[in-house]
Amino acid sequence: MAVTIKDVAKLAGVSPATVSRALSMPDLVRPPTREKVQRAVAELGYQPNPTAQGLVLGRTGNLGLIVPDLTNPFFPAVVKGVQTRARDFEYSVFLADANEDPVEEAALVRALTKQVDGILLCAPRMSEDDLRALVGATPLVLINRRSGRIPAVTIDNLAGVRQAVSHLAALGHRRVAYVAGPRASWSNRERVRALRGAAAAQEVDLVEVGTVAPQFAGGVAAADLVLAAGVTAVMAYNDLIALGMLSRFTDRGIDVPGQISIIGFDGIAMAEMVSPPLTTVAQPQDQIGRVGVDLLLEIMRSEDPAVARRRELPAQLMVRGSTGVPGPVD
Amino acid sequence: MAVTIKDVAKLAGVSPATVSRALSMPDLVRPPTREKVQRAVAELGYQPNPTAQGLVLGRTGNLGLIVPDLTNPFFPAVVKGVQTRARDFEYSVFLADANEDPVEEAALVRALTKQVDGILLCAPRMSEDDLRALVGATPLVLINRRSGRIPAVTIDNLAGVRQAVSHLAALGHRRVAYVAGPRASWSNRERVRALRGAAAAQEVDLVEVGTVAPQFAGGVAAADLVLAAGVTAVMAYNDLIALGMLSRFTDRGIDVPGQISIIGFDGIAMAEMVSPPLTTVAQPQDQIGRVGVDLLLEIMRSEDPAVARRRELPAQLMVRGSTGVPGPVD
DNA sequence: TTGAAAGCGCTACCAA
DNA sequence: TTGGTAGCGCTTTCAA
Repeated sequence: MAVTIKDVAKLAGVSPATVSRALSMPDLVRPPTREKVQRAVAELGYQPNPTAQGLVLGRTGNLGLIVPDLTNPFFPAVVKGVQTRARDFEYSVFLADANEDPVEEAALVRALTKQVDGILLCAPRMSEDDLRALVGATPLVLINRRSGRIPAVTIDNLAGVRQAVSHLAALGHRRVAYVAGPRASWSNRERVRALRGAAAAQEVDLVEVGTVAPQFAGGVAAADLVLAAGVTAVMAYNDLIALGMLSRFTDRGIDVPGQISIIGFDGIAMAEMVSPPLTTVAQPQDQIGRVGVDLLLEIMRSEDPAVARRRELPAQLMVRGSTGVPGPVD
Repeated sequence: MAVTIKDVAKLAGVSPATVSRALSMPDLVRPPTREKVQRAVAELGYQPNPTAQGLVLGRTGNLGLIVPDLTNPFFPAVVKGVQTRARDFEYSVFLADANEDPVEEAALVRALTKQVDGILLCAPRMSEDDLRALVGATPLVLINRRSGRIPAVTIDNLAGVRQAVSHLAALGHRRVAYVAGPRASWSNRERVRALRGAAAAQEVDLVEVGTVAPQFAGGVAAADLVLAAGVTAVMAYNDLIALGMLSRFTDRGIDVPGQISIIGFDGIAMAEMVSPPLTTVAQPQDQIGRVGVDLLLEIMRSEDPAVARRRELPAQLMVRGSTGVPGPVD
C-alpha cells in the first residue's frame, strides 16, 4: 500500500488531524508545525487518497462527459474545452462515447452517475422521458439541446441559419436544398425550423431532401439527390455531411461553387482543409465545452434547482470558397 | 444522500453483511434470503457506492488514458477502442489530452495515478527519465512507443515502411522525400530508421526534408520544401501532414499523383475522403486501443513485473489514388 | 447460513 | 493550536 496520512503524522510527530489541516486549511496550523508536516509530506512523497477523500467529503472530484461520437471532429474540440476548464478547477473528466446510440447514452449516464459530481450530456437523440428520469439523480448540463428547465448550453441556431440563408440569397440563390441530420436530433429540428422561417422571409425555395447519417458517408449519399433536386445551393446539417457532398460532387465533375454552392454547419477544422474550403456556420466548439463546465460547477455549488440556467453561444457564418453566385441553371 | 446498504438491509430484514454477500457472492446466501435482498434492492433502486467499494477493495474500477492530441483523428479512434474494451470489463475510463506537451503529459499521469487502477499512456515525446519515474507507481501500458521493459502495444513500423517504399519503388520512383514528425517522437524515430534501411535496400534516394508539427498545417508548410527537393514522391510522418501537403499541392496546381505521389501514415478516416484518396500505411486504430486494455488488465491481474509484455500489431499499406507512376521530371 | 464488528484513508467535530 | 474520535459506505474476517 501507498503512504497514508498516518505515516506522515508519525514522521512529523503530529496527529493525522493536524496533517489533514496543514494540507487543506494551512492557516489553521502554526507555521512551525505546518513546516514539519510539509517536510514529512515531501520526504514520503505523500499524496492524499482521493477515494478516501471522496468517501468522507461526499464528492468525487470527477465530471462525466458523454458524447455521441468521438469520430466526428466536432466533439474532440468540445472535449478539449471541457478538459481544459475542468482541470482549472481540479476536476478530472470521465469521457464516454455513446456510439450514436440513444440506448447506450442512457446506460452510460446511469453508470457514470455514481462516479461523478456532475454530468455534461451531449445526447441529441435521447428520449425526453429518459432525460427527465436522469435529472435530479445528479447535476446535469445538456450540450446542444434544450429540454424543459434543464440547464443547457446551446448555440444560436436561429441566427446561424439566418446568416447562411441571407448569404445565399444575397449571392442570388433562389432554390436551396437542405440535407437533414437525424430526425430525432434536437439541433436538426431547430435548424429545420429556423431554415423554413428564414427561407420564407428571404423568398428562397427550400427543398428538404431528407435525412442522412451525420457523417461523411451520409453526405456522399445525399449528393446525388441534391443534384437531382435542381437547386443552386445546398445546406447540410453538419460539416461532415457537407464534406461528403463536396467529395461526391468533385468525383462527379460538378464544380463547386460554379455549379452548386455548399454550406456546412459546425466549423470543424477539416472544413478549412478541403478544396474549395467549406463555407460553414461555425460553433465555438471549445467554448461550448468550457461554458458547459462553468455552468455545471455553478449548479453543483448553489443547489437551487429553481433557476433554469442556460447559456446560448453565438454561431458565426464563415464565408469560404464553397459558396458563390449561382451559375446558369442547366 | 442516496440509498445505502443499510437501508436495503433494514428493508430486507437482514444485516448489511448479508446484503453485501447476496450481491457479490450470491451462492453463499440461502435462496430465500437472497430473494428478499434482491426485492429490497429493486424496490429501493439501490446501487453500491463505488467510492466506498474502492476504498475497502483498494481498487477504483477506473482506467486512465492519456493521448497527445484528441484533435488528430487518429486518437479518437484509439479512444473508442479503449472505451469499448474497458466497458466489457466494467471499467470506466478517464481521458486526458496532453495538448502535445511533454510536461503536461507527466503532470497528467501523476494526477491520474491515484484515481485509476492502471494507465494507458500514449506519450510519444515524454522523456525516458519521466517515463521511468512513472513505472512502478501504477500499472502502465505504453501505446505506440517502447521503452526498456515497459509493457507496450506498438505497430510494425518496419513492415509498414517497407511496404510503402516497395510500392513506390515498384511504381518506378527513385527519389523520395520524407517529411518527419516531432524529432522526439518514438514512432518518428522508428520510421526514419526503417526508411533509411528500406530506401537503401530498394535503391531509392531518400531526401529528408525536416521536421514539422504532426498536423495539417505542418504538411502545408512542408509541401513547398518537398517540391523544391526535386522528388517524384513523398512520404509523411502521418496522414495529417500528408493531407496538408496534398492540399497545398492542389492549391499550387500540382497534380497528384501525376507530378508527385504522396503516402501518409495512420489510416485515419479522413484519408479516404479527400481527392485523390490518400495512399497510407494504416494502423489498426481501435485494435490498438482494445489490445492496450487487454494488456493492462493482464498486468493488473498477475503482478509479475518480470515478464515484459508487448504486442506488436500489423501495419497495412492501403494503396489509393495519391500514388502512381512518376511523371517526367521537369 | 447469518450477524457483529473492524477497518480501508480521510476529514471534521468536539475537547483539551 | 492541536489531538482524539466518529463515521463516510462498503467488504470481510471471525463467531455464533
